Amino acid sequence: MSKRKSTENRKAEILRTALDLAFEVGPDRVSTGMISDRLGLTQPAIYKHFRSKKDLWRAAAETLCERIGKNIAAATDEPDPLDRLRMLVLGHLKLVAEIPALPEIMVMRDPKGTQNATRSLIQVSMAGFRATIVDTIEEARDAGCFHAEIDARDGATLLFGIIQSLALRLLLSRNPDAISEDGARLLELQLALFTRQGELN
Amino acid sequence: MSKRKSTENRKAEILRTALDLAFEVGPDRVSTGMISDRLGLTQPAIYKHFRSKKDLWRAAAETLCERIGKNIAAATDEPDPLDRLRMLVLGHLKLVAEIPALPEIMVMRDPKGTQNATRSLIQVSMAGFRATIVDTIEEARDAGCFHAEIDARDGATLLFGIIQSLALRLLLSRNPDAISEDGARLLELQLALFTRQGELN
DNA sequence: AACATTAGTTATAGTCTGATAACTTAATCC
DNA sequence: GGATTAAGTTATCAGACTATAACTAATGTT
Repeated sequence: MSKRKSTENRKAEILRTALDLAFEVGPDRVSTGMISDRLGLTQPAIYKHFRSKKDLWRAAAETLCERIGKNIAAATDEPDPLDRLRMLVLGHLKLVAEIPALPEIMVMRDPKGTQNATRSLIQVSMAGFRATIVDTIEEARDAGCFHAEIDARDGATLLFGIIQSLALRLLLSRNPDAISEDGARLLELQLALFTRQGELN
Repeated sequence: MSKRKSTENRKAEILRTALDLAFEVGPDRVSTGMISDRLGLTQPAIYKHFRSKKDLWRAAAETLCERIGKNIAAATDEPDPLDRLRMLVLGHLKLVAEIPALPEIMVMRDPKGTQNATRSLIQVSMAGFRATIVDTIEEARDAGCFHAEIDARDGATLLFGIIQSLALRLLLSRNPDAISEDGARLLELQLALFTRQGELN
């Protein structure tokens, strides 16, 4: 049955399965046994690839951080601050649609009191994401695209709210498909509201 | 040491402790042993008041739903739709500040696949909360307070985003105090943006 | 083809958790 | 004031989970 696979493949397979299960049953309910079952392996087999469960989540967090970072990097080239905001927010929503467990992993708690590993790794990435949005809003405001009265950090919180709102709905609806479409519409609405004179279209 | 207490008191004490712990360690990490330890009791003592852990969470959900419902009811008397929105959103934020575990319990998963009990109870309440906001936005729009182009459901999603954003920040900062203050400022910003001609202040 | 490496297995230890049974003792009720 | 009720105790079980040890077999290297 289950053929042997090389380390690299298996590791990626295990991580992908862990992320899938994290969305299905919740990140802290994912057990090594559940992962192995889905892959047609026995539970201790997981420990041939990861020294501990904590290690597994740390590896998963690293790939997530990489994706978050790539999304930020992809937007830096865009000269128009408004389009840059679009790329940042929609890019992140696309990432959430692909890995819907991300929001939950972000607020996941570690077994032991000091939750250093998984959680804070992603939180650092997300803090960077947020900082980029703040900077971009400031730039847009200075360029005269936005109301001068809008505080950049409050504006960022509102844009973040779109993401959060859709992430919550995803948790309830279990359907990652609609998220990008609705996200685009909500983002355009909010950006239009940010714009001077409230000219909608 | 630990005196005997009457049923009603103990039950309330247990529920309060469960909610406190839910914020501290996460809702699904709360064990009956943790609750009993904090109350100076033994673990099986919990089962003199609740037949099962599921039962305990159902009772907790009921009190939460009651609070959510009371917040909605308190706003119904307010004639001005804008002030009603303020009461709804700020009232809910106040509730979150008092019971900071609420957002997490909302998306909590039940041990057994069919997560009917706790989760859906609160979700029904929150759906009602959202519906009230949608209706109020429609009323405000029809009264000419808001841009005519604003879709009521999208507007509700943006207002919900404020709540979600602050709830997320609460999970990271662990500080329920700032939530109401920042919430009020963000809400006023969003409401001003909704207003015709973008007249801020 | 011989050997080393390593993915995978079975077996098992150890912990934590939810839950029950049997017993004890404090509060309440007539 | 004696009987009943119920809050709380100790003891214990069964299940799930992480993790390790010892063994087996497939892969890869020379």
